[in-house]
Amino acid sequence: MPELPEVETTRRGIVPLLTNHAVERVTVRERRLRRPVTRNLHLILEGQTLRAVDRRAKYLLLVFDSGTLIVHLGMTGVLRVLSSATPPGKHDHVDIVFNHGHCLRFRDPRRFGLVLWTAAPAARHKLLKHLGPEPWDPALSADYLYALSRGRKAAIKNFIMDGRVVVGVGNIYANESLHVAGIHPARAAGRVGRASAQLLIAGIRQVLDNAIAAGGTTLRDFVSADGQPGYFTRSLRVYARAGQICACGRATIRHVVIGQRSSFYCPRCQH
DNA sequence: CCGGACGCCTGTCGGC
DNA sequence: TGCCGACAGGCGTCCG
Repeated sequence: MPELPEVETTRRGIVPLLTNHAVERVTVRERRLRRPVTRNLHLILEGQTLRAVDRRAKYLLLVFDSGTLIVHLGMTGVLRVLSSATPPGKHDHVDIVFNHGHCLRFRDPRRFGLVLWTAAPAARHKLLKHLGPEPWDPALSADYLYALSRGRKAAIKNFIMDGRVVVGVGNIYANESLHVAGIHPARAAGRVGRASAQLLIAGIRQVLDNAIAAGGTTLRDFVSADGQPGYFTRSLRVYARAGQICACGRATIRHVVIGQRSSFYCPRCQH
């Protein structure tokens, strides 16, 4: 489900409600996620105060005094802040109840998500240490993207979805960014020039900024920490719009499969 | 090193 | 109405 804008929207919803509050109780109903939830999480978290909620790529980092709880939403994960009295549903796997009566609840029907404790700085965790730059990091420059993509035969869409290249760009926003930049998603990464690389970076930033401002995209089940859907869905230019007229008014949006993922583009706008 | 396929899970939807 | 396959926002791993 969630790409960077949905994770960031979730983060922003949690921060004002839970920061500087202490954990009173932790309930883990299902440990079998992509990797097993850290054992005895209640012994680690109970009594600790949440100091900050950070984000790296699509990982949420709940920073406590003695370490960090790393949360990944996978495809269907949702983190919500609810009253601790709200009864749990079928796929509500983890509850973290704070001493002011609020409960941070992790729901994830497909269980591709993660809830992992690390005592060391999260950036050094195995899952995070090889990640590429954030989309707004100045290190993500046209020169960087151009140099990294030379000789690469993979489709540019797959290339920008590779977290070692740049983080946070999933299937929806890869499609959208390529449309903004006028680049065909199946084009070999190595055949994208420097000027197009610059347009692509600008496109990624513009699309992600706008999606965050709209509270993310809701296709099926995304809701933010307060239960609101994202409103970027109506701003999508190509994603899930096969057969519709592109905003250019001169062509119909096409659907193809690239790297086993649904891909959408305008044959008139993207080359 | 690179690229492509696969698997992990459950829910939903469309076609027959 | 029911069944069955395809598909879904991620990503680590395996194989050639």
